[in-house]
Amino acid sequence: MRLKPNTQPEPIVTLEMVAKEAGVSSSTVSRILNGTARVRESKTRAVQTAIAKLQFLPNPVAQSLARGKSKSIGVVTQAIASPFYAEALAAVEASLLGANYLPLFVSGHWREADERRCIDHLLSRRVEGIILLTSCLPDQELVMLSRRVPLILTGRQVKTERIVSMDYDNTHSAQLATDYLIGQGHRRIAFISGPEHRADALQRLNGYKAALAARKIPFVAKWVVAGDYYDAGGYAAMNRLLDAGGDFTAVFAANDQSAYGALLALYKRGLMVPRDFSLVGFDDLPTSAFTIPPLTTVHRSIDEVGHAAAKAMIDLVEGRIPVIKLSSVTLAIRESTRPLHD
Amino acid sequence: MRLKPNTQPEPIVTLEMVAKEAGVSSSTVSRILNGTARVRESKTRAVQTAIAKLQFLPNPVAQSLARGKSKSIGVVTQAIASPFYAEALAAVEASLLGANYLPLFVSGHWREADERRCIDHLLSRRVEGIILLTSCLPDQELVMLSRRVPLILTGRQVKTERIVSMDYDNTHSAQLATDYLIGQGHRRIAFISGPEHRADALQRLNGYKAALAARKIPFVAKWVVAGDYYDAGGYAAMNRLLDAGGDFTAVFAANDQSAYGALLALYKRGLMVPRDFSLVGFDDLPTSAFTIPPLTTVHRSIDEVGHAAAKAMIDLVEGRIPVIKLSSVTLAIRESTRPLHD
DNA sequence: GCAAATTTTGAAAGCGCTTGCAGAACTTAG
DNA sequence: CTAAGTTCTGCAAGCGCTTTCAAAATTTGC
Repeated sequence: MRLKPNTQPEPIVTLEMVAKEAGVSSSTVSRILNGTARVRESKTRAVQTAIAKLQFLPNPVAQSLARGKSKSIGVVTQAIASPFYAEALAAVEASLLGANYLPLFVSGHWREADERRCIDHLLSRRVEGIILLTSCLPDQELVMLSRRVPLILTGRQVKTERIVSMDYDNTHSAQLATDYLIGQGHRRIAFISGPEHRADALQRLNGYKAALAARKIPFVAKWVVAGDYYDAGGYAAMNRLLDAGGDFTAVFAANDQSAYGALLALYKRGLMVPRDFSLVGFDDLPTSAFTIPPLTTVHRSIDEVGHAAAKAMIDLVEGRIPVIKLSSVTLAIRESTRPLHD
Repeated sequence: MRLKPNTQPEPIVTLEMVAKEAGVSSSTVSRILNGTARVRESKTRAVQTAIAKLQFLPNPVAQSLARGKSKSIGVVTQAIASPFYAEALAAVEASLLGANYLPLFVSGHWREADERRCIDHLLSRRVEGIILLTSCLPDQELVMLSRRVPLILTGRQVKTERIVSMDYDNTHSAQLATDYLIGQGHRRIAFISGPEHRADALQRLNGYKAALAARKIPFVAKWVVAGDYYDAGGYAAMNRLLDAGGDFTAVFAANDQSAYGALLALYKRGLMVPRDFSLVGFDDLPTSAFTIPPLTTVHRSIDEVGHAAAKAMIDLVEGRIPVIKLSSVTLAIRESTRPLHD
C-alpha cells in the first residue's frame, strides 16, 4: 500500500478572506453570519456571493474559542456496543445533531476509573454538558461534577440543582412483569437477577419480591440466581436454577439478554418455552421479537429516553427549564409465556 | 422540577494564570506542557506545582486553533444502533482514545443525503481524518472528499491516494459458507440475500453462485430471495422461500440478522433447524452463539476491523504509512447445520 | 577570566472568529 | 439646509494557546 500521507489538502478559507472578497470588514461578515446586527442589504448580498464563491465554512474551533462555548455535549455510556445503549445513543445523536450540537460519545465499561477518565476527557474538550446514560460513580461525585457542568442522568435519581435525573421505575416495572406471570396462574416463579451491586438490578429484584408479597406468595431464595445482564450470565443462571431442581413453572429474567441465555439453556436440555416454562424478559430489545419463541418482556422506549435526555440537555444549556416526560412502561406480550392451568 | 440553569460553573484556569503563579512566562508553561523545548529543572517543578495547585487543564479548543489541528477523527457509520457496527465502533473508540484522538461518531442511516450532511458537519468541526465504516456515497465523491481529508474506508475498495480501503473478501467468505453446506452433502441450497443495491450483498451472492458453480451444482433462481439485512427481512424472505415450495435442504443467509428472522419463520411453521433445514449466517454477531439453535456462521472479527481502521487513521494523520493486516475469515461451526445423508 | 558557543527564556505575533465602542452614513424633523 | 436621531460598519481587543525570534543566562574552551 503506497500513498502520500502528507499531501496538503486544499487551503482553508477564512472569514477574513470572505471579507476582503466582498469588500467589507470581517466584523460585518461575522454579523451577517450570525444575524447579530442588521446590515445593509447590498453588503449582505455581496458577502453571500463571496461565501458561495469561496465555499467558506466557518471554523467552529475559532468560534468556540471566541464565544467560549463548544456546541458539543458529552455522552457517556457504559458499553457503546450493547444493544440497549446503542438504541439510546442513536436517539441522542439524532436529537443533538438536530439542535446543532455535536455529541461526543465515550464509554465507561462499567468501571469507575474508566468513567472518570472519559469524563475528564470530555471536560477537557469543554463540552457544555454531559449526558450520563447510567453512571458507575457515587452520587457524591456526581454532585461535585454537576458544579462544573450540567448533567443529565438516566437510570438513577440524584437530587441536586444542575442534575436532571430521569428514569423508569424499575421496581414497578419488575412488579408488572412478575404480576403478569402470577396472573397467568404461576406461583413458583424463579428470578434471574442482574449484577448484584447495581442499583437497577436491586430494584428489579425488589419489584419481583413486592409482586409476590402483594399476592401472598412466599419468596423462595433458591429461585433467585444472579446473572450478569449478558446472554452468558443468563445461560449459566438458568442452568443453576435447573440443576437445583427446576421445580418452578416460570422465570423472570432481569433483562432480555439474560432471557436469551436462559432460552438457550432450556433448549439445550430439551425443555420448551412456554410449554415447560414461561419466560419473561425486561427491556424489549429490538431482537426480542425475533427470539424463539418471541419473548414476552417489559417494554420501555429506550429511544424515548435518548430523545428526552438530549432535549433536556439542550434546554439546560440554553438556559431553559427542562421538562421531562416519559411515557409509562408496558408489557410486550408475545409467545414465551402461557397461562398455567393446574 | 426546579433548578438554576445559569449557575456559573467554577472559573476556568488558563495557562496564563499558571504562568503567573509559577513566576514564568506562558511560553515556558506551554513548552513544559508539550515538551517542545528543554526548560530548567527548577522552573519545570514550579510550573508543575502551579498546575496541580490550580488544577489547570489546557483548553483543547485553543490548542486546536493555535496548532491548526483538532485531534479528533470523524467516524461515520450507517446505523450506530446496529449490533454489527456497534462492535466496530467500540473498537474504534478504544483505539482512538488510546492514541489521544477523540472520535466523533455520526450516522448516515444508509441515506446519501444524511451521510453527506454528517460529513459536512465533521469537516466543519475540522476533524483530521474520517473513518467510513461503509459508505453510501459513490466512489467519485469519496475521491473528491479524500482531497480534503484522509479517509479510511471499510467494506469497499476505492483506489486513490489518501484513501485506505480495507475489507474482508465478501465473495470468498460467502463461498466458504456455501461450500461448507455443500461439503455437508447439501445440493439444494437457498440464499437469503441482502439489499439488492449494496455492493457487499452482491458480492456475497456472487460467492454463493461461485461455490455452486465450482461444484457443478445448478443455480436455481427461485431459491434466491432478497432480505434487507434485518431480522424482519429475513423472516419475510424465509416465508417466501417456504411458500414457493421449500424444496431445498439448506439456507444461507447473507447476514446473521437475516438468519435470525429465518429461524423464527421456520419455528412458526413448526420446522426445526437443523433437522428440517440447515442454516448458515454471516457476521457472527455476539448474539449468534445464543440463538436457538446456536448459529453456524461466517466469522469475521469486526472488532479487528475497528482497531485496524483506527490504527490506520492514526498512522495516516501522523504521517506514517499505514500497514493493514486483517486476519482471515473462518467459519464458526455451531448447531444450525447438519450433514445430509441421502 | 573572557569571548564564543549553547542553552533557556520571554515578548509578541498569530490561529479565525466575536463583540464593545465609536465614528461614518443615512434619516428625520424643524 | 442643518441639527439631532438612527442605523450601519470598521477598528481593535480579546478567547487561550503555540511558536518564532532574539535577548538573556549558562556553559565551555583556552
